[in-house]
Amino acid sequence: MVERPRRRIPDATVERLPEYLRLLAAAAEEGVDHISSDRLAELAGVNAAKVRKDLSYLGSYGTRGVGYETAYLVYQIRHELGLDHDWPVVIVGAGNLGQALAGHGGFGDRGFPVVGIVDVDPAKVGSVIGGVRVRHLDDLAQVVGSKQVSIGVIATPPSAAQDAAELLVRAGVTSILNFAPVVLSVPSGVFVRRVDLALELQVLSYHEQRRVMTTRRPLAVGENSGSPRS
Amino acid sequence: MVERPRRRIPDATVERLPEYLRLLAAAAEEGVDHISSDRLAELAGVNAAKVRKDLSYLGSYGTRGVGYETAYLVYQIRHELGLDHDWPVVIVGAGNLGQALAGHGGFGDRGFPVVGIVDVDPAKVGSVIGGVRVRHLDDLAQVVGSKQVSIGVIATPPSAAQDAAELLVRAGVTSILNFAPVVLSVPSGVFVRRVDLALELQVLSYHEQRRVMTTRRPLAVGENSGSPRS
DNA sequence: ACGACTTTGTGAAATTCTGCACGAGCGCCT
DNA sequence: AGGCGCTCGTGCAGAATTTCACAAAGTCGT
Repeated sequence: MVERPRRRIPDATVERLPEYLRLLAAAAEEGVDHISSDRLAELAGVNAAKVRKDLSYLGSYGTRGVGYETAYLVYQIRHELGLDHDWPVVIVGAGNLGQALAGHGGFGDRGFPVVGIVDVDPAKVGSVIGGVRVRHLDDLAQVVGSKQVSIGVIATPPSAAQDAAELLVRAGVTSILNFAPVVLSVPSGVFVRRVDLALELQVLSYHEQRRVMTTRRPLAVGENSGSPRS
Repeated sequence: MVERPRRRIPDATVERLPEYLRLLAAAAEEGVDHISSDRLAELAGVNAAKVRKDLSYLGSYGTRGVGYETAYLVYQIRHELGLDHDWPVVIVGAGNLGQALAGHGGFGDRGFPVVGIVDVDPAKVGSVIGGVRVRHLDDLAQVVGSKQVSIGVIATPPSAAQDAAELLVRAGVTSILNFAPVVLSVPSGVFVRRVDLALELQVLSYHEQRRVMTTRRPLAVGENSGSPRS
């Protein structure tokens, strides 16, 4: 019969939900009990119709003529994103970036407590970062197993990233956030998201470069005169 | 080498070019002088047709039956991304993240030397990170002006991000890489890219959550199934 | 109760991105 | 030279995403 395998939320929408969540939580904090798609769109810097369509994937939680109840919507989005409970995270690599991530605080605050940091460097093992003691890479499986970790963060040098990924997967991790500029090869079923700082800068560079080119030239007919993203 | 691509390169392609560039540069380094779209696609983890289409936006630099000349393609992509010369970068915020970014090395190595770090905290001003002395936020305009900086990185707490953005823009910066979980409001013409660590984790959380639901649960009863739709 | 407003939810059109399929160009071998 | 095999470049169809536009459904004032 009907039995849909559970509505699937488009990727593009999933990537926007955390932003809505943040804005809604802030609004709720300020005592705002209802918010319109228009207002939310303005805050998020997107189109209002997009907000409504995004939220419609969660179900119909708005009231026409009124808007969305902030507190309830916060609850719904948190639920949908699986933020009802914490997701312990383990960080591989206690270098510059690993330390910053662990000490950042933004992880634990948002439901992703760092329960382990591992590194191969004996000099780093034993030190405490963000309240967590750095352990040796060899202990990774034990940390992942004992703490029920399903999310791993790779903050190693590029050359060690693939190894780190394999160790994480073998230890039982099924989602990886990879900061190394490397394409990881993982078994199907394991989710990987990459954050590449150099890539971001290069995209900016492209636009700066383009700006120069288009500025020097007298704007050809039919040419896009830039990209006014409001 | 006259051929200048006049077409606008799609955003999705622009975001993949840095990855191709990295792989091609590595291949060239290893002495590989030609590479096929198939091989490059495999390395990048994407479809071969996509690689060819992406590269076709640069012009026709491949040779049928042979593939692409790595060195030349590296040159072309670098040129297209505006990487012919360095892009000095200034970092606002010398906290955990700012320090990690500055000390990371990955910036300067890839053509984005950090020429300035500023912070409001007098305790941080004067210290040296990654070879650069931290200066006071008030000196931002001077740093940006004297070093011809057009790219700024915001690594401040969320509450200070909008101010930082305005100061950067006023100082002359036209592209911003924002690490704060905040939607920046900037004049049109200024490019902003955001990197949000919490968002990345929440997307992973969503997939983990979904994995649990679809794997273990047949279809819960009390679950809100949304409004029935056609 | 009713009309004037407001705001949601969603078909449908528009736009962007992806992947396939295949013609065409190139090197190599005979 | 001609045939063969490999690989590029790209037209096109389909998928995904965004945006528009409007009926439906609610609030509010009288």
